[in-house]
Amino acid sequence: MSLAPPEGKSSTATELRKSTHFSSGHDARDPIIFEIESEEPLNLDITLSSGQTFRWEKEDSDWWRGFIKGNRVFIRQTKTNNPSFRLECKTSPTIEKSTLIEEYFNLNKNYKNIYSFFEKDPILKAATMKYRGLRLLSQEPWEMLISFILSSASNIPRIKGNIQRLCEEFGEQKFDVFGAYHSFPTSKALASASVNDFKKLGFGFRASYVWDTSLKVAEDRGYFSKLATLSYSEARQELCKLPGVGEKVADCVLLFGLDRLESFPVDTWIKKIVERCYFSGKAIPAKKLAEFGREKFGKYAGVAQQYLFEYARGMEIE
DNA sequence: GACCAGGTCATCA
DNA sequence: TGATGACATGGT
Repeated sequence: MSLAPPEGKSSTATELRKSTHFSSGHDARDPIIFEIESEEPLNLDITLSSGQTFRWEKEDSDWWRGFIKGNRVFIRQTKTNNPSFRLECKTSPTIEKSTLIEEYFNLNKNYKNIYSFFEKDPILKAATMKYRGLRLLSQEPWEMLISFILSSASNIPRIKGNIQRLCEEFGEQKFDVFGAYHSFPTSKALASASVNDFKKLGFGFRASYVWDTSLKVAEDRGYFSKLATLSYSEARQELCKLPGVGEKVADCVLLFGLDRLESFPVDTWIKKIVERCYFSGKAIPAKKLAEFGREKFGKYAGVAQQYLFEYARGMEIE
């Protein structure tokens, strides 16, 4: 399978060859193997543990278990770039796997151009060297909205736990060849719950935000389709009308759920590293830092943010 | 048993 | 505008 590069995207013509076993008797439990020839790297481990997504878990056997567009997916990387990388994927047999994987991991986005743009900046250059292959994922905006409302003054292990309990309690139970699982709950399902239900899940002060926002989105059919037609700043303004959504959460929804790479979410990690590396340690209000990021990194601000986020966290751990 | 966490919101100067 | 504190509670 050869994918022609859409306009403005990869010029390296990402080749996506599938070696499938779709002959009669194929079982979804057998992996589909994607051999992808590309100069543009993917590092699955870094990408799936990077804090932009909260429902992937790595199993003992190197397989990641998670969800793409509501489908349970198992995926692992058995070969890193040089010159190609290989992904193995297991999911429901009815799914068009190559499209699913390609879109979710943005395999056609031109990271080569992005990396060469980052070369000019010493901090990003270092971050790129360390986390090469980290990619932004295309996720569901509704899931991003609730996930990042829950991220307020929290930490990643806790956010993951909150989301898992939310799915188990209010998500639809589904079955595939691997067994039962719960989908991410709809806005309608959450609007029918109560603030107290969410407090029982350990949401704390975020409980009312989740409920109020679910109610508003459930009442507004096509909320995200409408959002997608707006400009970045209009969409951001609209999102900020939702309870529990400020500029940071809005930027995360736009970046991770609506592919708006011009957004630059500023959290505690970004604040720390940007102040330290670009403002000599001087304290700067988050609003100004977001403007700075958008201006400095332009159409790649969101990618820059994700690399800086990882870089800042990595520095803390070392 | 502190301390802190991918913020938001209301209030005040 | 910009600074400050309350908001709840689990993870370390």
